[in-house]
Amino acid sequence: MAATKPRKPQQENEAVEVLVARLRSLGYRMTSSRRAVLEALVSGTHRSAEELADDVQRRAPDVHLSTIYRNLDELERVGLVVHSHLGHGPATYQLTTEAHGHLVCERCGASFEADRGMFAGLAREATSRFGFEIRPFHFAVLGLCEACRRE
Amino acid sequence: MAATKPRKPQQENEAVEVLVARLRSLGYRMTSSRRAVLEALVSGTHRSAEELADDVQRRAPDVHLSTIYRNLDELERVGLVVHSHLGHGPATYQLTTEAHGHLVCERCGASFEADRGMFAGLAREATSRFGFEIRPFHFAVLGLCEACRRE
DNA sequence: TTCGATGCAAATAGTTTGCATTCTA
DNA sequence: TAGAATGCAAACTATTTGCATCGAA
Repeated sequence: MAATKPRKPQQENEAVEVLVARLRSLGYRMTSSRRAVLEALVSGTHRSAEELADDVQRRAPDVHLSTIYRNLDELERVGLVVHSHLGHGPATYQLTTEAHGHLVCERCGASFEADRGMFAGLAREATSRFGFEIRPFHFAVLGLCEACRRE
Repeated sequence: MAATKPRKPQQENEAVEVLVARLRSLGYRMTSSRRAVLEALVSGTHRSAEELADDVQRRAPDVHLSTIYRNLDELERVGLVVHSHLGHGPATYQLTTEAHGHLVCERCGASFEADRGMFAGLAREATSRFGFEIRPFHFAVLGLCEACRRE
């Protein structure tokens, strides 16, 4: 029988340590709640505060949702985390290193990742017409996915 | 002295009557609240439910905010109205005939109108890569306006 | 031993819903 | 005069804040 996989792959542990070091260097204190939030963040993507709380509370049951929000705010303020709106529900949070655009089907909710290249034309137009620099990762671009278009 | 301008330009009255006729033909009843909502909608654009309520209540003081929301929902369901999210505040509502994309500065809130042409490249990419048809009017595209980029 | 971080409860913003009543068709 | 639409209050979702306490540095 194969050995069971470790709960936290080595890579994730390393990613957490990088974030911990970064926060320490900025003068933040490292509490067990904060560490749990970081661990939850590296273990997935596109997750709401509530989903992150579920994950965090598996590691540290007493961490309050408001603590999650406060930590996400601070992480966002120092540029380690960004949040996006993919639809009408709660915002989703991810590490800045994983930021990208989204195409979301307004009918079935299916989500597609859009890299910077897909926005090149819009970026050029926005700059030449308005001097505007787009950062197209915050709000999803809605539309209809292939399956829903056929119906 | 020149005569003062009429409160409701002829054009707006006509636009309201078109909407009224459309709703009647769909079997909806025409109440004074509903007519007031239509009048408010043709007299401006990009307005939140609360702003529309202020406008409506100038014409008909007892119309409740929930009635505004219910009417906007129905108008949206039959395709006469769309709403957009331009930032973290309330949604803004407009007649479908006035729908367009938005570029919104995430620093100062300045908003620029983006026509379908500006999204042509993204539309093409989305279709060819994912078979996805974008409808880029619902969420604004955030970024930095010319003035804020310089700071 | 200080003051940044937390837990908890309560407040907030925006929107939705239940229900008795009103008024259009 | 049936039932669509409304007014009002209350619920709801996502998020923020005040404050007393705790614990990392």
